[in-house]
Amino acid sequence: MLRTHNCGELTIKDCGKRVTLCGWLQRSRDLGSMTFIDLRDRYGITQLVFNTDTNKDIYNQAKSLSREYVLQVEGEVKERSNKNKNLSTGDIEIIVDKINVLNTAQIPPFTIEDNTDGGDELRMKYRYLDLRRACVRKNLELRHRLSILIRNYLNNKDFLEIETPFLIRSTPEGARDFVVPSRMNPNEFYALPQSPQQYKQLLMVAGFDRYFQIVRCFRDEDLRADRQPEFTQIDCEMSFVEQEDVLNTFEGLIKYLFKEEKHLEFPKFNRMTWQDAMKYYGSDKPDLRFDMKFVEIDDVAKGKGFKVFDDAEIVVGICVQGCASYTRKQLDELTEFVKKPQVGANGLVYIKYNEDKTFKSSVDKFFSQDDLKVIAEKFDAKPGDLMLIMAGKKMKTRISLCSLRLEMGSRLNLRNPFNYAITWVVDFPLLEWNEEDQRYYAMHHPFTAPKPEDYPILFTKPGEVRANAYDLVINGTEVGGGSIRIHDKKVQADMFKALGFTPEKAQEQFGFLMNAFTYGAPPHGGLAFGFDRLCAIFAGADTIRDFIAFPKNNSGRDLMADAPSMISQQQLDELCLDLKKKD
RNA sequence: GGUUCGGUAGUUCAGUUUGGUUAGAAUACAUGCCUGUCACGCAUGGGGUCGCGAGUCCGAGUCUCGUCCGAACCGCCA
Repeated sequence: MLRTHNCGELTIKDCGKRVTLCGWLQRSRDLGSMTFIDLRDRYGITQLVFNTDTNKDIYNQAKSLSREYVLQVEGEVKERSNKNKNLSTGDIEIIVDKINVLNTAQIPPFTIEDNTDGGDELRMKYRYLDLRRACVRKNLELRHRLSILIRNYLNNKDFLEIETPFLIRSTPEGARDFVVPSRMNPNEFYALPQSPQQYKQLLMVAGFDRYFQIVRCFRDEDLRADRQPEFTQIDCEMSFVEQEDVLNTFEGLIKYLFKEEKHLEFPKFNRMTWQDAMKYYGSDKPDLRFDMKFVEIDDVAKGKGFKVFDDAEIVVGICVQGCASYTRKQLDELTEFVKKPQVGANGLVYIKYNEDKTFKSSVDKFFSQDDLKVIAEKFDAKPGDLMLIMAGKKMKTRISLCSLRLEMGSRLNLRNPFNYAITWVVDFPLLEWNEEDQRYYAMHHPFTAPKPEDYPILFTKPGEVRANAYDLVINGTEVGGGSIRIHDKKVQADMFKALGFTPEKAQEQFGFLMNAFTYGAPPHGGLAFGFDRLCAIFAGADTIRDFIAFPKNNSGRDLMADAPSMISQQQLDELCLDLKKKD
């Protein structure tokens, strides 16, 4: 070992010891006849001191060192005369008598500090330097701790961690696959798994009963702050269970993580049907940190001669407490906000319930004070509140109002990332109509079981069939989701039929799974959590990038390695590939 | 595919609205001074293809068009 101790462990108790430390030069402070150097490693920072009075040679040597040099130093631990309460090692310092420069370093392009002066792009390009910063390192340490806790919890519940292949068969449905050409099988391709879905179901057929895996998944879709092309799932599956068993098992896991990591305890998680989530929050992942539930006011808003309301499929709004004092300018801002193409509303109607109990609205021409009072009662509004109302097509209006609700939540600081509001969303629809392709798609995936009571209407009212599918939502983020699976070959065949597959096509694409179901598949179900998102939520962060050691940027590029890249003609030839010019 | 914002010193930004002298600040860096700092302090100094390319103009960091790059979002993500 090149060191006797690390840079975070020495305390007052170690005074007088002779120690050897290794680390990076964080910063030096030269006071003329003495110099202080902060030596940094993963564990902390220890102050080194060099004094002309005691050792002029070593002082001169210390002066020649610069930031991020890798040093090995020997010296004696001594109590400081001026202590630093902000540092775990702040009571001591090392009187150094020997410096060994293990490596020199260029001046890094940004400062290696929590409040770095580096922007995102630069940090990604020099990610290995970014990772030296304590705040980024702490994120990865959190991720590590959570992964250990997860394995611990699931192991104690008899789950087995079993690896599944990364080179698999491409299947239609779902996200776009990343594909890998096969050299030994010219003109054929593997796909990287979007999730180990079919393999975990096959493990249930194989009798493994309880499976989990903390596993990388790949989806070739456009990215966001919380979406990477490769991301990590906590993938789980159980046999001989019903939905209730799955929910309880994994509610337990999440509670365990919050308790162990953050010392937070939660009562039984809230449950909400998908129908209610859409009706009251306009989203299948409602942010329940604040209220502002949707109120539908068709019955009192229509028939007053206001065409926008009269012609609308739905008139719905939210009541924002204490905002009746909003100025014209603020209301115009909100109108601008909802008219942005991302939100897509045509406009916004407001009703102020003034403190003097009068009303002021943008539709005073059509609504009397009494009319407005009736509406206000519907909202359960109090003097001082502001009602914001939208109208139009049902789903579109709800989704736009959801954006506005979240915006108001943010403006009023109601979205504290460390205030955790957790809910299950259950009873998702089984199928979703796609206008573009004029067919139904599985909302979750094609192996999701319909609710038995809805199975009879699979072909008559496919859009109304509910699934035994569920999502876990924390603070408006979908953290995980799953379902009870189909284990019956006939139900699975019907499902493919409902999705518009011919029996031949279904056999070709999913034959191995359907065949497996003929050999005694147990009833089973499971779910998967987005591990990166879970880590971000525990740290109160919006982006998952800082919880991944080497993430990709917005366009799926690794700015450090500059991937993806061209490959050689020789590689292309081996793979039987010709490149086509992009239009 | 679309919307929005951004690209100026090693870095983070101001300057662009209203085109006009030598493009500034902070920080980083270098040098000097300083014996208790810990965001040390003080002084001095070097550091610029204003992303790139066209155009308008007597004159463009500033206006126009195109293009590249980054970020957030919509579509997309079973």
